Amino acid sequence: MPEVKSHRRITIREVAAQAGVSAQTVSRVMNSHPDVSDQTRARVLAVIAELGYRPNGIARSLVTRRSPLLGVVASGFQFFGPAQLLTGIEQQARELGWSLILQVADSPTPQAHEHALAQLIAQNVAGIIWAYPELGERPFRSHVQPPPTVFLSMAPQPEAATLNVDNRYGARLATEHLIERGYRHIGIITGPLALWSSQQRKLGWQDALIANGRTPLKKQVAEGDWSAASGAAGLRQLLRQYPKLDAVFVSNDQMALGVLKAADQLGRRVPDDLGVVGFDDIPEAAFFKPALTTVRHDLLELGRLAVRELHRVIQTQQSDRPATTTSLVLQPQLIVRESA
Amino acid sequence: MPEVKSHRRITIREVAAQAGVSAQTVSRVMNSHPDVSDQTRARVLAVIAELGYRPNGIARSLVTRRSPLLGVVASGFQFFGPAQLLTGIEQQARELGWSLILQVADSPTPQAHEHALAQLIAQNVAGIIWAYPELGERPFRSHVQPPPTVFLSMAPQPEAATLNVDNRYGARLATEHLIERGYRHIGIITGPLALWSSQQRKLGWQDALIANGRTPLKKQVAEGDWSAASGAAGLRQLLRQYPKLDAVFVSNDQMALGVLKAADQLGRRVPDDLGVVGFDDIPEAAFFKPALTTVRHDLLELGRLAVRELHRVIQTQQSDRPATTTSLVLQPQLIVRESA
DNA sequence: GTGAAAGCGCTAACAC
DNA sequence: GTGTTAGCGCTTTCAC
Repeated sequence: MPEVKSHRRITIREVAAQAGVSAQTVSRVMNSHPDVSDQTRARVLAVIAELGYRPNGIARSLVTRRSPLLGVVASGFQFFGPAQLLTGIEQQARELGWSLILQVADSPTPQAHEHALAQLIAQNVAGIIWAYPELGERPFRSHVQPPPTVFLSMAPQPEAATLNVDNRYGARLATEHLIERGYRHIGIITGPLALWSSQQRKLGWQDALIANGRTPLKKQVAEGDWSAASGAAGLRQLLRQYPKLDAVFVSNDQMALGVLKAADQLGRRVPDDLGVVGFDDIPEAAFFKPALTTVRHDLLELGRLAVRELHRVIQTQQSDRPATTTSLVLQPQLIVRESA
Repeated sequence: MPEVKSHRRITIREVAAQAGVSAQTVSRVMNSHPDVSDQTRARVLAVIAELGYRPNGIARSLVTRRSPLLGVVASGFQFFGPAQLLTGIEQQARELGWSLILQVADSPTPQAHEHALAQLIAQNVAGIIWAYPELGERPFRSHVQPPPTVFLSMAPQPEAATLNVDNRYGARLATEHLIERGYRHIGIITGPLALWSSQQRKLGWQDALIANGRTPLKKQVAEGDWSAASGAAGLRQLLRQYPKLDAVFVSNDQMALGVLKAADQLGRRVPDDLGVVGFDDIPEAAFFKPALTTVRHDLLELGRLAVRELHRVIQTQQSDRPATTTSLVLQPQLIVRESA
């Protein structure tokens, strides 16, 4: 017979028995409660170490009705933005002592959102960061009160904190830069227009044109899906629709790479024949040929901010003080390189 | 630990009272137990919907000693590989009904690993996917038996499933391609050599050289950190150390982008003066100038496989059958484009 | 088919 | 300072 490892987990009572104290005292030691004599504490700690006791967080959560878990609902970690956001969220969460439970909603259906939310509620998460950037209704049914929630990269939600990068302003910066450089016929390749951020970037492009006495036309617009392939396709489409085109604002850097490639294949020199400005400032952007002029935003910091804000909301709620909702917008910055 | 009060929620007893049945009957309905009359079931379901009852997963976990949570320990989601892996893991987990609790260990210290593990154990995770690719000892102290674990992208672990892409074979493919194309002096830019996968890719490069009667020399090697910047720096270093260099195997595509850029700046034409082969086949690789020849591996599938394997281990353990450890290696594939 | 009792591992509240 | 009691919300066991 092979050796059977029946490692039942050590419970607080076993520790208590071994140390000759009550379970309550062990609990006090675990929770750094002051009312324990140094002597007792030392003995209990010794037994804990000896037995390898690990408190059962589930049992603790059940009785305290608290949980060290934050829910994150997001999608598209293959892309730079969401990955960066998640990284920032995780960093700040860890620093504040929270763990993350991750729900990816890769279809935009209400059912998928309901499902994600239900999973999080079932796990008693203390709060939620909702970073599913699809447009549309607030994703929650309100007949059950959800945990405190912060929304990220979404249209501002009523009565809830919504943190964002100022996409509209960033796009305007990019487009104005093209105008300043003397380009006359400026198109745009957007992200999926179902996304709030894509729409905002498109609006920023429009703002810049209008502010400079130009009329944005439909033929100056192509919709992409964030991929380099769609950027290349977008440029071809634009050139077909609008042969005078001499510059593009491209809504992310991956698509801009596709534009650079397509321009090359079509014999258009960048920046001489075609100005290109991207968005994101991915680490690779400086290594494109030519190096990409683009808009930098600090998504890592945005993720960190979201956690801090959620932390604040949770604590406010705990102390029964009135809730205040902060909505915040981060300013992006133009990074001038060689592509315009 | 920051923790927070949940909201008052409907309990199973309230549903039971309202439906005029016992709590157990409600429990049976929730768990699709057969021994409930259709009539009772219907009435209970109606009350559940009416009250918006959500079962408390924490309480359920406490009594069943099971949890719908899988732990994932990883790092570096800004990079293509880890992000892709996470995406695959999440997809398959969701399809099998698991949720994910995420622990990022961004420092390679034993303390960080202990901490991550402790968090997961405290939450009673059913299993763990350990995808922290640093070399070194098995990260667990064994004095407490950890949950079932599958290791990803790591050196094979004794008595545990370890899933991997065959990095060594992939690198060999890449290097042999360079040899076939007639390049004579082939260097390598590695990833961080503290990582198992980086070392394997280096070994593959050596294999190819040796199999073709050449001796890999130290001056043919530069170590990068996966970033495009380090790729560019790596090429410069290589050219300094080894001026005859006429080709490089670059251990990931981002660094290859840096190499392409640096080659351009140094006036070396790719592929004529310098052959370049990358690794990963990121979606952007086809849009580099020139389009990058590289090695494709299916990290999405690797992540999915890891979850299925973990699922299997968990079920085996539950049914008290003997544990078998499958270790698996996925074969990568050469994608020939224009850079060699 | 359904219900009553017991208890998962922990901590809040109160006793001493 | 420390112990005792009760119970978080659910499922398991075993009645009936």
